[in-house]
Amino acid sequence: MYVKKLANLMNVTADTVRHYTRIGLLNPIRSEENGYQEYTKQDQQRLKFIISSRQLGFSLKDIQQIIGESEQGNCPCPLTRKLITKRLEETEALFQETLKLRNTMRAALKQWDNVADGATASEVCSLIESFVEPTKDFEYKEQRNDD
Amino acid sequence: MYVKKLANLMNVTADTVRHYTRIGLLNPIRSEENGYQEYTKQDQQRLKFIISSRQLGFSLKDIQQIIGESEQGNCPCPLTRKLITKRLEETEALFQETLKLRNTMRAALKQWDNVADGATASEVCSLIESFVEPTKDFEYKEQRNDD
DNA sequence: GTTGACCTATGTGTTGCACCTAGGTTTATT
DNA sequence: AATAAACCTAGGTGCAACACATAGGTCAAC
Repeated sequence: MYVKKLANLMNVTADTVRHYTRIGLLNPIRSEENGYQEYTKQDQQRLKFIISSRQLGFSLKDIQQIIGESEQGNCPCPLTRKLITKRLEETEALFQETLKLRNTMRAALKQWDNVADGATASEVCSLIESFVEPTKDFEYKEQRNDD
Repeated sequence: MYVKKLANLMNVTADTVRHYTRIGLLNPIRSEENGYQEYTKQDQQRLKFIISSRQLGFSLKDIQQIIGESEQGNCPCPLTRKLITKRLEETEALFQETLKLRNTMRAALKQWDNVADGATASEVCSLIESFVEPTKDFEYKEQRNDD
């Protein structure tokens, strides 16, 4: 099957399939007739694997490595465990950052509700320049749903 | 003062200052003697504004727009309010996404604790291929600390 | 005079695609 | 048969906010 068909089948764009093909994650056969890329069921399974991996937070490079291990005849699972641990740490950090940013933004909007435009002398924008972060830090408390 | 000095003063890298200069957010004077960029206290205040804005979640383009409004003699505050509203929505979305990803990753790690490497027939990696997302969605409950 | 710390402009790399260009192919319709 | 519509190709650019590298010029101290 051609690129669009595979893409539709797996619910991604043709560009995504082409991208994966370009970086070697997919290896279609080139039709000798018209030069089109022919994707097999193998490719479809591979794409499914990629999509699953992406959903688990792996980068395309991670996926390349994992596939590489597998293709060298090694069990990729230890690598998979190692990589996801690293990615989880990053995600955790991003989560905390994003949470903090969200709270800062909310605090700003709230503070600005009571402030008129251009209220104070400022260089550029009084709202931004006069914003002071609330001292009381919002603390994120871990939710438990695992017991 | 020169780039490094300003950077140190404001706790950013010289590259960051150069970057802002390149895209026109800072407008140092070029020394006629040696061709170096001379940053004034105006530039320092401007940089402070940029840093504050970044902390509030504005993009560099947002900041350019805000400064642009201000330089055209208009009050930039309405624009600022509009932009932060948009950015907050995005941040909210990112937050939810990141939360979901984090939980998915945690669930995977947990599930894999009880699974041996290469336990099932697989194309590439049995861990990834056999992972099934827990049906019970983790729900994020809003924390209240504003009353 | 040479070392080291600074400065310059410009270009590249990062991530995962989306989008565009300029063209060739295939299929359906007129 | 001509043509339009829908598909395909390779390759390049754009995004965000820098970090880093290159190749070179400047300046103060020893």
